[in-house]
Amino acid sequence: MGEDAKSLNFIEHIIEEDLENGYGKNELRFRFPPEPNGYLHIGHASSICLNFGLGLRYNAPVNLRFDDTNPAKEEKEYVEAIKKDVEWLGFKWDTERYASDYFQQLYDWAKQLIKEGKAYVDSQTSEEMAEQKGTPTEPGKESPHRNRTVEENLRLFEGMKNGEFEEGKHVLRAKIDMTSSNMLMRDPIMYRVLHKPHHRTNTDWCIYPMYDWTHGESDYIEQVSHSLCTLEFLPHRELYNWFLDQLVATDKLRPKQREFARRNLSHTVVSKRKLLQLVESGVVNGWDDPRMPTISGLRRRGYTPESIRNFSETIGIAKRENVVDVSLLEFHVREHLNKIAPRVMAVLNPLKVVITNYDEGKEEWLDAENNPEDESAGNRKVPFSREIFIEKEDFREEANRKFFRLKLGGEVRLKNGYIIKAESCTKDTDGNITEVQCTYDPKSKSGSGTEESLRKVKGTLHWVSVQHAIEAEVRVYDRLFTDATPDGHKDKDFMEFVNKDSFQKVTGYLEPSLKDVKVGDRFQFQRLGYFNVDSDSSEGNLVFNRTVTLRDTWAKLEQKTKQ
RNA sequence: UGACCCAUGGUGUAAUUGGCAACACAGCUGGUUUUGGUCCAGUCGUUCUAGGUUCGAGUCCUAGUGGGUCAACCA
Repeated sequence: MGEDAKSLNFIEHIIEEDLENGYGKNELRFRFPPEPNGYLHIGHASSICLNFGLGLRYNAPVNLRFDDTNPAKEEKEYVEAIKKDVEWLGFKWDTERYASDYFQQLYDWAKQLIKEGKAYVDSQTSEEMAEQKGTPTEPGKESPHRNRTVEENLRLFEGMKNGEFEEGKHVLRAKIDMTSSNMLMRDPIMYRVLHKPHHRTNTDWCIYPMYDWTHGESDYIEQVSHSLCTLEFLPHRELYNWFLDQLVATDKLRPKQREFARRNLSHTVVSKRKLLQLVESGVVNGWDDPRMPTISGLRRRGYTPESIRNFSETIGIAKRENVVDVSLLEFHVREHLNKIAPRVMAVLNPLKVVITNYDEGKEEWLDAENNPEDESAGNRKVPFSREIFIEKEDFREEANRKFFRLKLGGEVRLKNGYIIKAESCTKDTDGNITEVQCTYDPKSKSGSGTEESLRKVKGTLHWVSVQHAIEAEVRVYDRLFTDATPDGHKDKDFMEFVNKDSFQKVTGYLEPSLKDVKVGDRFQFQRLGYFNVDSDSSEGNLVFNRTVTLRDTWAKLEQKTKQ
């Protein structure tokens, strides 16, 4: 297919090079390593698509590995949510792993390092150690405990493991180089004492390994060939390699860490901490609020896995700072939904139209195409009657020729129905238009083939029969932030840019074919946008979310003339 | 006053590894259309700067400029 014609990203170049230099194709293996301390977001989606995409491309296994070395922050609830998200995106992992599966092996290796004089127990406070650590421009100083005997180190480390010491009393450190220009090489901590139950190992352990000691070794145990992470781990690579140097057997594959830039999305924030802040401050209603850039939020909003995968593919992967415009994400969801979403008619801001020359009590069921992009989608019937709703914005008493919609004395096509002409309108005491009286041309019925039905009128409106309409709650969402880079301002907090109009609840009037929709069903409300059925929906109480609007060149035109 | 990473249209990514700067989005102009949607066509660049190597540099070298990362018992 066109797959091979596609240009390679820098990670793929590295892999191709490794393949040329002796890696066997069956040696390739990847992993996606989330920490189960929060929900996955669109940035993770890029990493998921990268790792699992590589697996697909090279027919290599990809493990799902939970990086669960900190029991203070990690929970089972997150494990389940993460698995659901990865599956929903459409990927299958080879095996489900946990860093905690390797606690014993890691512990044994740590003892080995102690015996080889490459690790020691330090018994200072974290403040003391921080002081000795130096700064990026000054070297650090060695700990007074650095040269404890192997026996003492072993004894203390075992004591740590057996719960003989309280938290903070001792740590195990790698003995590397306190003068290194890389702060991470200044005798990094490998283990700390933590008297906390772990979501998998419960109270088996009183010591927990740190990230740097765990990650590379887990890659090694799983024989991951390419361990891909974000740019901030670049300085960790030296340490990653140092730890591997102490253990790797020559007949086994040695994992390689490579770093890529995390993807940022405009008009939102992509950081667990900030997303948590949005949740806890009540700005949004939870991690799966349809305005959240979490996978669960996007799913609830009506995004499709395909659209997110295509988005990830399009933005690619590189090493420079970036802010991807959210309009690219919106493009991909429109592109996909345009192909698959059935068209229906719904009015969100109703204005009653009475067709004065249409018989009272009469109704007709008109033919309507379900999807002009997909002939196999078939047709349905929509009821027409004397009184219909149209959108308030679709009528003006008078307007210039650029306004293609209904105006007094003007004609417009009712989608799938007749051509109508506005004759008059009535207003309330405040001057608001409350009703429009129209006449219709009985010979102009859509699809009837008559000369009148073929007449070209500039505007076509969606509508819904008043007596047949069903009501639904419609949640109209917009971007969560008013600024393209809410967290990119040094002097301002990102919370200042929250869009107060990002959510609006309205009552919609829908054509009756929508009576039996199911949670998750996606539709195009014609001329308005794409909507899906929210999980809050229940029998007789429909709730829809607006996924995204249609492209709206009219709105742009209006915007321009206002300025 | 250190080490390391990065720099290509408004945005994101490419460029057969030194050989005509390409693709997508956004914007703008038109055309088609019973969705102001879709679709189609056109349009928008001194590859951060200055030197150098070379027949030829986005790509290699040197210097500079700008941005980022690094001092958690977090990952």
